[in-house]
Amino acid sequence: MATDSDAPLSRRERERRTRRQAMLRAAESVFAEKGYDHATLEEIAERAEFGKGTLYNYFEGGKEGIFFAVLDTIYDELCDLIAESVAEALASDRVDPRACYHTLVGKAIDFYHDREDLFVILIKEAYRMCFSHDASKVAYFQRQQERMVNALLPMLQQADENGALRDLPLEAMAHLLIENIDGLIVHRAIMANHPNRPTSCQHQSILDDPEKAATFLTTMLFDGVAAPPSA
Amino acid sequence: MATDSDAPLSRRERERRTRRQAMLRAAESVFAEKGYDHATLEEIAERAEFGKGTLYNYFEGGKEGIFFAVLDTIYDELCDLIAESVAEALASDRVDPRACYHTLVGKAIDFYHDREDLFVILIKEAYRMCFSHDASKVAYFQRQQERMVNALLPMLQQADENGALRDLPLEAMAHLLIENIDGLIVHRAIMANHPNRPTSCQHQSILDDPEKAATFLTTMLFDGVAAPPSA
DNA sequence: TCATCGAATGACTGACCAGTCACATTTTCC
DNA sequence: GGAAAATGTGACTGGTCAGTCATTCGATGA
Repeated sequence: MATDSDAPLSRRERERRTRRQAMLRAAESVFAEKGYDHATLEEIAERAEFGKGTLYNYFEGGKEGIFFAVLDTIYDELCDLIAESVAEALASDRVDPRACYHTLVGKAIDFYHDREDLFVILIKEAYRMCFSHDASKVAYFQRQQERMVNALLPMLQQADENGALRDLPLEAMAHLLIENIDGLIVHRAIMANHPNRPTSCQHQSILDDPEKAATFLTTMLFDGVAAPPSA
Repeated sequence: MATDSDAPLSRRERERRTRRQAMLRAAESVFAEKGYDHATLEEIAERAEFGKGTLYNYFEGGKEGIFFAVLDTIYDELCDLIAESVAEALASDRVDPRACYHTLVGKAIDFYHDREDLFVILIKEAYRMCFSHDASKVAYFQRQQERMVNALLPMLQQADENGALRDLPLEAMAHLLIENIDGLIVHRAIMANHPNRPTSCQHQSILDDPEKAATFLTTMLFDGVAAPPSA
């Protein structure tokens, strides 16, 4: 989505984009599997069924250029995901932040299942990048993070106006909410890959079932770990 | 702490340990700065003021062996941190989980200031490792994560018996609480390194001041994002 | 049919580095 | 003092890979 622009394109140009897409998909899978450092252009080229030199005709900036092109697509998709949930929520008369977040968590889990590669790249490389000594990389990461926060913010603002939220800075809340989605997915992924560890059944099932996982996280973050006063 | 065993050691052995410590400290700084892949044994050796070959006389398993030795010290320290806070909390008549967590967050922030290198290594490499295709690496990460959870668990169990906690699996709670400490510290670190971004003053100050940051996170996680019913 | 030109290619270069091992240096102990 | 053991060392080897560019390929149009 959003790859082809509106103007009618020449066959030449259409083919060029198709080939670029193929290279991006190949890069995604190699970066996810090997991580940035161990991914080789040779292998990306091979999976895309092109010669290594050809990659340089499609991406500026060599290996790093390809990597950031991949990151761009990831963040675009994540922002779309958030924006979608927020738009739905804002469409109703009275924003229900719990429901909105619950939906978002569900969508994020689905996204992970559909495009595991993309998520793995994010986890493997994003945190590393934000401690890089290269300021431009850090800035890139901050900018993307901010995009996600800004996508979620309108919903929180609306909910806040309705008095539905605790009086704490909304930006920090947004960060916390987004961060915990990542955390949940990482946790689920680890459990799924290695289900052999002894752990309580209750804990297991809560994280296995996407629906329950979303409910769990939503409850934890909106209502807190502490017992409700009535109990 | 806990490096020297109880038995009286020969001068030989004491000197050997001192040298090993020096190598570990050098490795810490290089791994933190460059990340695992770009760290070179040459540089570690240089900072420790030894020849590269000497490292092999002190660590089995070459580069990877040194790396895991560093990771071990990190997790040891983190577990000690948690265990300390938990022991304090359990010593009182009635466990106050909020206070305990607040203390723990404060300690974690202090730890980050004292030994930034160690934390950066953890952030840069741990998540990456838990998606490695090498099962033994994943298992290592899980084991260490579990150690931390188990260190926190007794406090939660006690609080739960006192009816202070919501009826949700304690293990999952423990994970969430620990994970969010990491998240907070990463967030603070990014803000500190790049304070130039436009952001609300309220948000900024909450994360700048360790005390406020700890209070913020504790409130969020224990009492939830949602407004209290009375408001 | 052939000339032209943009695109694809992969062998090659230069740089990097983990791990080894033959040799150098220091310590121990008689 | 000196032999023997322990320890330190860094040049070297073998392997990897990003990026380059001279060459090849194939599409287009005359």
